[in-house]
Amino acid sequence: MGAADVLVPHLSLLFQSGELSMHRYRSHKCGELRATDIGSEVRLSGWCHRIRDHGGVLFIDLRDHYGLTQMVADPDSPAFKVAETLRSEWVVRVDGKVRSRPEGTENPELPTGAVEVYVSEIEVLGRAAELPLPVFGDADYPEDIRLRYRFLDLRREHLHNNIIKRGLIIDSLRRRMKEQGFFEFQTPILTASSPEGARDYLVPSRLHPGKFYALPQAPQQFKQLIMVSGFDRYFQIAPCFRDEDARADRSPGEFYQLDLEMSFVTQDDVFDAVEPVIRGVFEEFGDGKKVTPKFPRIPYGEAIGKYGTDKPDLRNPIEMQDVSDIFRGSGFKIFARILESNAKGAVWAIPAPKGGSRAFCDRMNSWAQGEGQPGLGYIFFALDNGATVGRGPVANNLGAERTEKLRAQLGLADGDAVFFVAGDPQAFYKFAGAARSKIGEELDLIDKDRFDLCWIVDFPMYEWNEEEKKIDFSHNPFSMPNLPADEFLALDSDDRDRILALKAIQYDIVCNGVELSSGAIRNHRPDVMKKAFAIAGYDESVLEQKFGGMLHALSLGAPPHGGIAPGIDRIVMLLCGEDNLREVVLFPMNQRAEDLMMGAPSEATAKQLRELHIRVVTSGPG
RNA sequence: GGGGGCGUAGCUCAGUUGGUUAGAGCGUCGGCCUGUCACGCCGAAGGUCGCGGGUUCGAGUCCCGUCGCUCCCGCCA
Repeated sequence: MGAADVLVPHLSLLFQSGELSMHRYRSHKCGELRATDIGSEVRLSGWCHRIRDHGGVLFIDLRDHYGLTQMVADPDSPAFKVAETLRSEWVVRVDGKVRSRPEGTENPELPTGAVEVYVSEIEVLGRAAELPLPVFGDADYPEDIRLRYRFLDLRREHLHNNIIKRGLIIDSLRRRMKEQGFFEFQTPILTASSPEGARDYLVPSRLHPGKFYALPQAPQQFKQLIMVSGFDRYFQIAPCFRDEDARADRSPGEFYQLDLEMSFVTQDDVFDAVEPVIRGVFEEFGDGKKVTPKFPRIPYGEAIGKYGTDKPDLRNPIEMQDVSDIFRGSGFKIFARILESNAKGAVWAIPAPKGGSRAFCDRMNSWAQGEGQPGLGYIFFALDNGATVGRGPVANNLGAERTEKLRAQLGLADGDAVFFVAGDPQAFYKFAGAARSKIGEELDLIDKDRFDLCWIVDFPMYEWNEEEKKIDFSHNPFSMPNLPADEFLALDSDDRDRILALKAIQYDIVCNGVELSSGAIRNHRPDVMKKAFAIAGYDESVLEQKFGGMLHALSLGAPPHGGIAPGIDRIVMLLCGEDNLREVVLFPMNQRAEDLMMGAPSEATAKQLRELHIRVVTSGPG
């Protein structure tokens, strides 16, 4: 005990005197009080979460960010009169004494449920008018109201927790990145328009009439320049802006990526760096759901063939197979004719384990018709006199022998079914993938308690643009072709088959059918870059004009480098178990890219427009 | 830009074949209530049936248009 202690009265005496020492708003947080605090005088501030007025005794659940504490007032309390006037969501400061709840009235659901605060004084800090959206409870409300009153929605437990979780996930990503030697950078928000990819958001320049900045679609060129600048390992929680239409898993306008780039690396090095980070956050925040221990690598072509998509949900065990050989020349004329008449024609089988009933098969068939397809052929297998036989029109026409061969190839048994799609795979693979998903859902084959992650690799470098009859980049033009440089440089630009078969060193991470990120080993050689653009029909002047800065940088000593950019919003969405990004974004825009709360976008004043050398033209009819 | 779904009280929803004064629950407001925690009981207010037009003796209901929200296609690392 020091001498000073003698001069200081006991704390509880100080509190009782109602002055000095007590903080203006609170001595404790609302989630803090426990049985060990019984007897102490406390001050809490928060929102009136729920009020239960029994006439003679009044309960107020006081809420702040940290939790709930039950306040009690009765007619003996000087604060009783004020307490009776309180309404939901008023913000108050409450003084009182912590006491234990009477025997049998404890609330085990609440961390503070053993105690309550007997109110001695109430100060109203902020009144609330009638609420357009209740904070108490978890009833569904229309999205436009939720968005307009986002701050109320954010007070609710569900969204509040999602946003906290988002912050924790980002903390964890940052920590994991730094632990691996990545260094965080900030790149410009006002930058130059990048001619490929999505539509840009443009910002008019005041100083340069008729010129515009663009918001970055991603810091792609900057991160490559950071590598050229010799920094070796870059990362950033990067805002990205794209003026494209929204989807449930695609925010309009803006979103965040864990953007990263590394020098002197191969694809394996990138995978080795990124996989533990992604797996780590899924394990840390996945509520115990199983996470893929080692992400399988699935070539793009294999993914299309087995799953009908380059973002497969691997929780769905169904794998499709090409069964063209079984149908070629068979009695099932529709398919036989397709195979005969079209060199690219194929028949794919989609097994449906335990889907072997006519009712289910007919239901799938109607579903397919609803999807604009002629139908969905099927065979279902049943026991007949101890033998497993195929049923349905396809089986009847195909014949027992071929049906049995099919059954054996697909490993099906009685009680199972198989569906068929036929035609040019390029045209039907998306539908086949949709059917695979539908079958998986309908038959409840998808284990919801898993995060199944994988790498999709070997994306095609180019694709055929049927409309313009030319070769296009299939993804971004900065990827390195997966071919030794001298072989690539020697390619004949007219050798379409060889060029369309080229792979890029490009990869995606996919989780439960959601594309989480995509990346590549970059093309760091100007000569290869020029050739790559030439193949896509861009001559050197275009390249110079659009990517001149980048090209120069690559010509002045650029290290081989590569990276990837996992989408933060989507990771958080999966980890929060949400199927809509708006549930994990603090202040999201609606599907039409409007901020209903802030009123964005909005008109500019005449003065602003004049300064920006902009005239607004409203388009007339047509 | 295109297609689907939805739109009835602040919210969730019911509303029969087109037929009298459009209902319920929750919320709000008022009253009662001393142990609740989805408190309870009684009562009240609250409606341009999204909007506009049409058909009809009569429209929440049928038709056309339009607006809003949402999901999808197109688009999109």
